[in-house]
Amino acid sequence: MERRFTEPLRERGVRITPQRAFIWQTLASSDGHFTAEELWERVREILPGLEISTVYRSLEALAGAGLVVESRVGEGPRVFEARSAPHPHLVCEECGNISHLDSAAGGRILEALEAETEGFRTRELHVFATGLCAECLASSEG
Amino acid sequence: MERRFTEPLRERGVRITPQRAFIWQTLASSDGHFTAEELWERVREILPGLEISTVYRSLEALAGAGLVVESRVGEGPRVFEARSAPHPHLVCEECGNISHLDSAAGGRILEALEAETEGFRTRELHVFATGLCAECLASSEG
DNA sequence: GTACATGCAAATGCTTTGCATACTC
DNA sequence: GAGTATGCAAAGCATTTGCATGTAC
Repeated sequence: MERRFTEPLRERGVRITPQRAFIWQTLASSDGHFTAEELWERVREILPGLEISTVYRSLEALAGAGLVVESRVGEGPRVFEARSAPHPHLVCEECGNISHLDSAAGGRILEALEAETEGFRTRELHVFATGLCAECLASSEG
Repeated sequence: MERRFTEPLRERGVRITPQRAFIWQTLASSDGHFTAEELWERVREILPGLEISTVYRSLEALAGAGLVVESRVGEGPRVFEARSAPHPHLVCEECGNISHLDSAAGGRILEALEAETEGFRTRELHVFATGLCAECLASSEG
């Protein structure tokens, strides 16, 4: 296990276990979004006895430490990702793919929202659009 | 049943049943957000035999006709509301209250998002912030 | 009369929880 | 050694589905 995958946990007081470390490694090595089940499948290749309840509990610990954020984008189960600058998600209704805007674009939108929410103390912003991604759009119009 | 609660269903080809009409009436008479269970409780006062599965199926019909939109804001079950101009939701983590920005403010944010999502054909935009509402903020800071 | 919606009951899918054991600090 | 995380099994909650009956058109 590379140190860059354990250090963030130690820094934030998250007890380091193989389960947590590999789950964090999976999330931190990708800019993608994973369901608990997807993480379970991946990490089980390394830790065969891993339980999905442990995945949920690990994600809770990582989210509590601010390393991971969860979202409910459209239908289906929650997705988890390594925390980065807030960014809007684009969810394709056809293929289910989740992409995200770059954080500059995201930042402009989020600033606009912040400016409107006086009186409310925002802790977390969630922005997503559902629709058709470029690929599915092309093939449906093809 | 007032005509203004049945006419929108007829216009859109949604078969009118007492269950659907009263569910729609509940949603259309309020600018609030309801879970399926909340709607069930309210409408059961008028239609005592109402099943929650019927609530879900009615909401699906109303949503399919474009009269109702559903959102997953934060934790907990989905909420449903009568469709109006798209607007961001503000969800208080403390008291659970869901408020929304007025549609002018919402529109500006949503336009900003639209402008960034080229290539993606947006069908539905979802924007919500979780945090503390003014009331809970005041009482927590005493 | 035909097609569709409802009630009822059971099943599903995702997520959480209790408890004994194992591990981290 | 003390406190916490894990595996395992079971429960929980929100939501969906199958089927017979009832209702809207």
